[in-house]
Amino acid sequence: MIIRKNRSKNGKKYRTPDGVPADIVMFTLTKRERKTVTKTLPIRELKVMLIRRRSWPYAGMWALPGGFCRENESIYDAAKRELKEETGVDGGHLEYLGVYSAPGRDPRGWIISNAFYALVEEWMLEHRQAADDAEEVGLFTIQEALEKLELAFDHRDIIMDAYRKIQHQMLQTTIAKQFLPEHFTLSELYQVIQTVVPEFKEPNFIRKITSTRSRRGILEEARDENGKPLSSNQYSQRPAQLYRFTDHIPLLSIYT
Amino acid sequence: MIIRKNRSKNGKKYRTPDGVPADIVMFTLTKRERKTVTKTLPIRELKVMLIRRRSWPYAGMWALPGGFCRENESIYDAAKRELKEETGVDGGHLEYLGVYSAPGRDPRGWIISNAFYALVEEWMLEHRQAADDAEEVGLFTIQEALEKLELAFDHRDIIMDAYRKIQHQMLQTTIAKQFLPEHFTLSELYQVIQTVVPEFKEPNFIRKITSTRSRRGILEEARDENGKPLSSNQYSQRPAQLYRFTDHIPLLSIYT
DNA sequence: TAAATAGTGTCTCTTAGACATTATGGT
DNA sequence: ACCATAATGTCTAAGAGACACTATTTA
Repeated sequence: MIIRKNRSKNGKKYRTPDGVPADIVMFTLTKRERKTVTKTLPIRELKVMLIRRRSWPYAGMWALPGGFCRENESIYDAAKRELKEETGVDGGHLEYLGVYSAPGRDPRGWIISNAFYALVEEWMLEHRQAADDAEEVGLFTIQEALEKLELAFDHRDIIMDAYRKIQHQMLQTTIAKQFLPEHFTLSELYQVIQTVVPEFKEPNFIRKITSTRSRRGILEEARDENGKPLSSNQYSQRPAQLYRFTDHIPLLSIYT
Repeated sequence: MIIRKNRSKNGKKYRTPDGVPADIVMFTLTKRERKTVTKTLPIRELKVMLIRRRSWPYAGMWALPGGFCRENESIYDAAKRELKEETGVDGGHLEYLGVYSAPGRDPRGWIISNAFYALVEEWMLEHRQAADDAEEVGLFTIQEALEKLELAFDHRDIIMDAYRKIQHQMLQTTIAKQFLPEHFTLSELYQVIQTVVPEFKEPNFIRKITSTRSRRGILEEARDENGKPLSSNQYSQRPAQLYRFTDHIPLLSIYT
């Protein structure tokens, strides 16, 4: 390991970091049809994408996709680039998570990782076999990733933090839209929320979302060009009204 | 500027960063007594602490306190250390804000800054003249800092982001406690919230905070050892009940 | 007693929450 | 006709929001 030093204003020499990578916790919601006699919602599962490391350190273990930031790009750009290079995903929702800098977290040296999380739709992963040359990639449920796999570096911590953050965001923002088509039924929305936050229970969900003043504005009914309400019976016998997110996100306060 | 290079797994050489500092947006709430004939709440103002740079780059301009992370500490530790070294503050609330990595943001080289924000009480700043040797420090309102001062680096962006985040947190978490004594009146709490988030208006604040089920639990009445309610007439003629924060923070959702 | 802030009464309209009921279309 | 899911009806208790009113202390 080469130790590089930098000179500070008071003349002391300090080592500089050996690299600042961006690591990406890439979530997707898989959709699997249920074999039932009648139409029904598909089974959805939250999955995280991991890559099996081929070289030292942690060779053979699963790790987050990522790579070093270059001098002429921001860390966000690096994350976007690595997401594309390593998983073939170009697009989707990419957001900053946090910095991971505990001394000794990377045996290669002093490496300060910036973590991101990405939310992508399942179809964006279709070409991942082509995109990654010889990298073994896998989709795992959060439970598998956290409990069954041995993960490289501090990536277990990062995944836990990302999972907590996405749960939080699912309830407080409209990121659910990242996992839904432009138009969706309220049952679909409810299922997406519950898939990410299993504790979420709201018996009167449909009514509350459609008929209370404080929630008016986060969704609107989907309509065709003539203003006629759009509905779908893809997942049910009786057609369900389709909705879309507006760009309004209500502000919440614990005091009001 | 010395360009340092690192060798990646495929043999290419990459430059490594010249430093990863922690910069701190230090907020405090100043309290100034009003000269009135009767007792009244003091005037509170949200202030941010800045340091005047003495050397290149941006010599003479105001900047956030901060400094380079060392190899045997985490970035959080670096922030804590710099907060103490540069402002004399040891304690208070220190939380991560984000990473600032736009190419060219620092003329000294490739420098990726991690920003924190700190909330400290006014008395913690009393010894700052002693703590900083010859550094000129100043406390400014957000408006002064953002509109009147020329700030070094991208520190204006950082302060704006920190301000937005503290406003958000003030409404969604109980960080108000960082600006209040252990026991406080509801008027004080209301004033603190409004000082940080001027848009916050809640005519029935006292009633809502004390008598609605969903808010029960974030505050509790302060009582002495005999269980008798504590009150204070420090800021008013009629004594006001004192409250304290519990450690409960309610979870909010835009859907419920 | 006047002033100032703390805190409660009261009224109306909306919402929460729980269940029951009706609606729609496919098998 | 039956089933599954969509959507509405209904009822009670709680909360929002506005405003008036009472309470407690000091000058």
